[in-house]
Amino acid sequence: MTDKKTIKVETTFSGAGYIPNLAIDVVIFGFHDKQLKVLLMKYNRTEFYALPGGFIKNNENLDTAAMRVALERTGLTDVFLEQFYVFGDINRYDPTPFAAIMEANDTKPDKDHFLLQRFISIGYFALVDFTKVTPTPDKLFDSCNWYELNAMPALIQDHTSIINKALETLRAKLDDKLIGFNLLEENFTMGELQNLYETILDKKLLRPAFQRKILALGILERIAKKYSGAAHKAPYLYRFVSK
Amino acid sequence: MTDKKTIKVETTFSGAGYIPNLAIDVVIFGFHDKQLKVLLMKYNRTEFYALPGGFIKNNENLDTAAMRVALERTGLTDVFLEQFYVFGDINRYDPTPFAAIMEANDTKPDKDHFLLQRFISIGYFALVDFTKVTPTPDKLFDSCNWYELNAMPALIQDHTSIINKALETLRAKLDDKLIGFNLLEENFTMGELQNLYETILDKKLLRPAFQRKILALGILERIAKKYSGAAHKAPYLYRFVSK
DNA sequence: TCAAAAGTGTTTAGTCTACACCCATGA
DNA sequence: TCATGGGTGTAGACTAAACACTTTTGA
Repeated sequence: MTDKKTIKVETTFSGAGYIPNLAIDVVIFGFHDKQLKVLLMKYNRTEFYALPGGFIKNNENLDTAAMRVALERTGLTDVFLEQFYVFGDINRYDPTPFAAIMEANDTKPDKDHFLLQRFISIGYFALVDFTKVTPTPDKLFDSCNWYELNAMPALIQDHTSIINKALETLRAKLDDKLIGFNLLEENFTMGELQNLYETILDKKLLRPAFQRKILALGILERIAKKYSGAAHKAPYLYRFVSK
Repeated sequence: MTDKKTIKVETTFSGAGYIPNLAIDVVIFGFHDKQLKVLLMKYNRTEFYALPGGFIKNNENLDTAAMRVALERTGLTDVFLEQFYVFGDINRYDPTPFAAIMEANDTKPDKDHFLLQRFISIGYFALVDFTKVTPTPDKLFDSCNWYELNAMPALIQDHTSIINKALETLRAKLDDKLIGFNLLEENFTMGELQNLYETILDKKLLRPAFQRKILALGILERIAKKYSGAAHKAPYLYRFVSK
């Protein structure tokens, strides 16, 4: 993961080979303990928290760059990824955190350094199976960890509003597109799926209605019963099957 | 409109003062004669047709840049504008049209000229009142005209698929957001609105159902009757009122 | 046999579809 | 008074909400 070739932000990073003024930020959502979580990075020797992000190589597709960022932080290939908005106000980009980060890592950047310019950022969100993720920092980061949405540290720049916009998009697309399954393990119970929906939409749903609505979509396959050892009827396990 | 300060693409254009590798393309939709139309430009002394587009000034908000492009081509301020997708594949950008355009205008660009680099393009769509628009070319263009969606010339690069994606987004948002009104004049009849919906969605709708659905939204104000001189009941004029 | 959670049935209310009907208008 | 298009009424079909009931599980 910390292979030198894949490190995208180094304090000695000059920006050569990358498109200037353009960044990618990826909101990586996971679901665990009935909570929706996002992956956040903390820069070395600072209190700056940020979304996983990166830049676009001169010869790289946009989606490939986003996938690369997701891979670097989660260890997962083949992640569900979707572009959702571009953040391009002039005043969104404040160079002072980056200047401070570089100084904390003993680098003195020029005033016109690649990283201190204005950046326009393309927002992607990723939906991943929490249990399969290995949160992975690299040289520039003290940590890479999951945070509950309502227990996040302050983030640099407009990253908090990027997360909010991502969540808004996720909510809107949850119903017409069938993307929720990407947040669960391969096999799951109807209760787990309902939990996920309730968490994302932040409201209670009626169990019978939910069960019928989801099954009526005809995209779930009933696998087997899941005996948890608890003293109640064992729920069925389902698996997503696309046609 | 052809004030030198606002010309964004000139054959002598060096790119100075603009963000490199990043463009904006605006799909400007109008509605006329029961047809949905888009505004297209034709480059001087070539057969290259393209979407209205432009670049982002170093100190300009993304939305402002899109609004500027729309203003330059339509003469309208305060246009309904929405960002819908970023087109960022490496192979989407083919420099040969731009090289040919510059040569047709007696300019010989370097191989590493601003305009011949890879571009990532941020797609916006605009909904305008057809009757208020003055299609406006500038020095670089022979023409700026409305085209019906199914009678468009071949477009450079991936502009055709940008239009398709814009149309897709427009269809999807027509129902939940109430953006269709932007394509009509201030006062309109229910029949005109239904025509618009039928054209965009490309299917017939039932008149009674449509009337009730729209009125149930509670966002229309009934103004007066519109006497057209035809031998039938005069329809009401409505006006959009936001709460 | 009991509590808890899963799954299914059923009644009701609400919404949508399709068609019918009535209204206003100018020839 | 007739044809035309606009507006509303309404029966039936379909769908969703709310609640009840049954089933399965381990203690």
